[in-house]
Amino acid sequence: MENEWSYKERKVISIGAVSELTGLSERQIRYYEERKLIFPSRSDRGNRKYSFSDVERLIDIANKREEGVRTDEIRMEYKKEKVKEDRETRKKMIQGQLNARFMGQNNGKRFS
Amino acid sequence: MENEWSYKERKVISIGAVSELTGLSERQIRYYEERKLIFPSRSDRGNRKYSFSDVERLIDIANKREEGVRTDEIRMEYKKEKVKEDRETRKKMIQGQLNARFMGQNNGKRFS
DNA sequence: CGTGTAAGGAATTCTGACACG
DNA sequence: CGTGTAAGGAATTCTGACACG
Repeated sequence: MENEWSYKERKVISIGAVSELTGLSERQIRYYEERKLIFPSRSDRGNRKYSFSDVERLIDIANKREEGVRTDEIRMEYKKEKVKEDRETRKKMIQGQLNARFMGQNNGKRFS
Repeated sequence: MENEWSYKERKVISIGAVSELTGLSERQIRYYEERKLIFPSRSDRGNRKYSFSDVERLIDIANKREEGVRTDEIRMEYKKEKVKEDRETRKKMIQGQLNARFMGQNNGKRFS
């Protein structure tokens, strides 16, 4: 499970390959980065590196652009999604801590 | 599930990135291809493209080489593994067909 | 705003070969 | 056998800019 995740998030794809995968021009891909829609990492020499996750986002961006959505609107949408995700992540982390505490009690491992 | 598969098998990583990922020199990576241990695909222009799966195999190769195993021995090992896998795949396919036939009967959808 | 293009340079990749062993 | 290296060329990628709209 951890493993599948790394394949999807690992930034190893060059812009040329991303261009083929998405059908977008390199110019477009770089521009979406300039507009803060996508965040590739850089290799030692400075070449952009993308993940499969980035590729999927670019395809999503392409679809929205076709519908006439502006880049700043797309950015807003992603921002909202991120806020929502973060809220859920926090929720789960708190649940995790509570669970850990109860399990501790069941095991009679409380300190005080 | 299909999806996770494609991330792992999709050949999109350039030799430079593979070199960083595996710690092997490009020379070594190309040589292992020459010895039929690894099978990258090629981009339009002829650049080698590797999958995460290929990267894992290269790491495995590197480990074996460190143990002093020769490339032709490594090739043999992979060949044996492949034969075994193919046998199991065939087995599963036959099972699948049988299951499909029985389900057909249960649905009363036989022709003759 | 979003995208194309020409520009010049730097890094990438490719192949075939020589080297050592 | 396995790997390093120098060689020369072709394709890749990068940035900043001008263009159109």
